[in-house]
Amino acid sequence: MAEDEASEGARGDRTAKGRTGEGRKAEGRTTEGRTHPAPGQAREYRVAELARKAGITERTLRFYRERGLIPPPRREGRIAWYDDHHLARLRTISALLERGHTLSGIADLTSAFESGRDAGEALGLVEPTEETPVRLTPEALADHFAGEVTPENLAAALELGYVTVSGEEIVHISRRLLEVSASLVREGVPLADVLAAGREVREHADALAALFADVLRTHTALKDADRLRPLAKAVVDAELSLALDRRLTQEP
DNA sequence: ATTCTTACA
DNA sequence: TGTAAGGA
Repeated sequence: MAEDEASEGARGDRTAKGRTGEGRKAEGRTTEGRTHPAPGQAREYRVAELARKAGITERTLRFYRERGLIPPPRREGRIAWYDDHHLARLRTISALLERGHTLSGIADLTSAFESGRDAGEALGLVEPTEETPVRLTPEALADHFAGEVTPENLAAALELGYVTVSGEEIVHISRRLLEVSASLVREGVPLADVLAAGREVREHADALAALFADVLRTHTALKDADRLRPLAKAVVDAELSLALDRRLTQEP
């Protein structure tokens, strides 16, 4: 929130040279030839500037870097250059700290982010499905689950493939699953239990899918698979309803 | 002289 | 996590 972008060039800084001929990305140029500082401009910051923008001290920034909580900066001789990616990461860290997370926990989360990103890209999570992915910021995800987005839970969600990391945003693989999970948490179910249940459901669903695929493969043409797909979902939906009736009415 | 690292408190 | 000291 409280960002002081304007104060950057306003004050007479102690470094008279400023940027030492750094080949920066192209500025937002209008047709009139004027350049204006676009918000969220992709530029680089030295340590002191990044720390100011992130609202932390230089020492803390260095500390985070030693713990591997932020990626190493671009080194130009002795000077460390950070970019907006680092800034976004620092803001996420601050937000998580305010939510009571520990530094080591955030370090786990960070490594989970990176491993999850690699795993997601390696596995090529492109599946033909009706489920629509939803993009959201880490903060938005935390809001969905009432502060239950612990590093452990996030790692589990990454493991399950529920969420992947895309740049600085998180992608949940299914809007329906996201909303249902959030609802369960709001109803008082711990997110860890939701994820554990999700893992079991995943296994049973895989078994059901294998069963239907087998039946369809042996008795119908392969080109009919897509057309018959809703039948399989209807069967499971109906059977689950009946099973829930039995469970929730017979047992007190 | 400035920026960053190391080490100590 | 602050700070003093030293290397580049």
